[in-house]
Amino acid sequence: MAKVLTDREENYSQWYNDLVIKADLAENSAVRGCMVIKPYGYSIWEKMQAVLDSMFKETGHVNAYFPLFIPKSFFSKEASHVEGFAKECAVVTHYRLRNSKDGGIEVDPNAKLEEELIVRPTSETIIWNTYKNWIKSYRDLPLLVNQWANVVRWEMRTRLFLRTAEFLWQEGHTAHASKQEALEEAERMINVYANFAQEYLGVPVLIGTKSENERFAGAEETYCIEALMQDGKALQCGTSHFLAQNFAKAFDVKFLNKENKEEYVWATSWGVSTRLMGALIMAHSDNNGLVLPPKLAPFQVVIVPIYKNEDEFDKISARVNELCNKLKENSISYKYDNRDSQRPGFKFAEWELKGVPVRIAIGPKDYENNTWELARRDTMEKEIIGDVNVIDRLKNLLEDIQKNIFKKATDFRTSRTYTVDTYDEFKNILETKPGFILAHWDGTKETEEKIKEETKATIRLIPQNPVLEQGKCIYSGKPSKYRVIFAKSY
RNA sequence: CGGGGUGUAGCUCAGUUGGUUAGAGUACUGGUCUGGGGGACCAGGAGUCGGAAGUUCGAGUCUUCUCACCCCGACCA
Repeated sequence: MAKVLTDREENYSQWYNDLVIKADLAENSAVRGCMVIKPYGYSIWEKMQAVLDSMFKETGHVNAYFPLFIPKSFFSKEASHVEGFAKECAVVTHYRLRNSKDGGIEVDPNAKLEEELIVRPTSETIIWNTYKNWIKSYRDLPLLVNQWANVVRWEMRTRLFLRTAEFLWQEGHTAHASKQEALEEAERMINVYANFAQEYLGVPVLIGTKSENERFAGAEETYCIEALMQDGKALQCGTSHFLAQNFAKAFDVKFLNKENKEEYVWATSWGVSTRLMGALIMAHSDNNGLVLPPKLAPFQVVIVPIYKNEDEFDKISARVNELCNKLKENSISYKYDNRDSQRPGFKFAEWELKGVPVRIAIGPKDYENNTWELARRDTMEKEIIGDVNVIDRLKNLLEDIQKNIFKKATDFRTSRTYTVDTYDEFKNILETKPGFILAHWDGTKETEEKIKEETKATIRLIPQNPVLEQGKCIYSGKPSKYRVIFAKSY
């Protein structure tokens, strides 16, 4: 079989790049750092969106849309927020072009904007500026709004889906009357993300909070979910921030409480992005290509006919059409690959590359015996099944694949989660078989930075309900009450 | 922004000390045979050799400048 992918073991990041391109998910565009998401990749994103959107609505949120551009002055209102994003902002300075002397076009210097516009890297500022007008009374709260949008962060180095200059995401921005309520909201949403990751992506995640270093610019607490990729590096899959009253103060958003007293509003924001595509790809795929969870696959089943002549093709197609009707009735999504331009072997390889969970093949033999050949993508196992049982078998096969890939990823994570007590052990693991490392930390920024400098590992999260125990920081030897999770990360 | 590298057909690349009309594989188009794991053969289309300037009788090849992209760092969802 001709190899189109670099082996995972040989060069993990090359394997990832090859996979994204060859599975037809996305490609680099003519614009630096910006990708084109191709139809096959986009349809996976659409599935993610649909599920997440309904989860947001079930938890009481509504969708809205805010501007792409943010006046520069808005940005400076929350000090730490500016600091966090200033270095990666795209700025609009002019609003017109004109013909230049050399026959091309140039920016018209007379069309300079009085105030520059920032292309949003995130929307807290424009949204809180708007909320000021929306919130007057405790009766206006809570305000539970989400938007689906694109944002721009001018990253130095980009990688398809994992880090692009422009990416798609959703950002929830909520306003509350009390600290308690805002904290509950932030936690609720990180749990929504965790459920989504595990039940749909089939990716096990750890839930926790960020250390001060890694916290969102402007947040008082950042909750996150972290997943472990097959190369032992962590990928942050979603964040939910408790913003306290920082943005309310910056944008002067106050409400009158029941006692007729003015108070600042409490806030949260939370988001997941097209980076989830990267998690999905890296968590399950193998040297034959993508492995998609049935719940998010653009189609769950692909049907490949095998035939020698038009007669056979017609007979087989008739039977396939009957099957397709049954699939439709049972809400199993499918594609009948009846292209005559490619031979069966080519199609097998192609659909494996694209990660379709189940392949059904039917040739003259199956036609005679009234059977189907089923092949599952996750284990590559094949079986022959009689026509009467095919729908039931497919249903439990799809369920089984969804469960199996989650289990496989969980087992992998378990095998790559370590508890260490010395810095030597810590470094040794990072060099040999990296993963999540549970270790004691003295809680200081300085120690975290030193460890990052020396090993490139950072604190991915502080577990939500850590096991309390007396320990010593692996770096400084100072006392510590619980372990935190370290890893190298994307 | 620092270090390293690469630009030749859609893609992957070859192209000798400068020397005719710039090649291959693959993909693409047409055809014939094929068809249970990435088919074979025949024919065909496809290029401003990244761009600009220079040296030369002559530049894909040499010189200078420039642009773009890739890899490794610093920055990050």
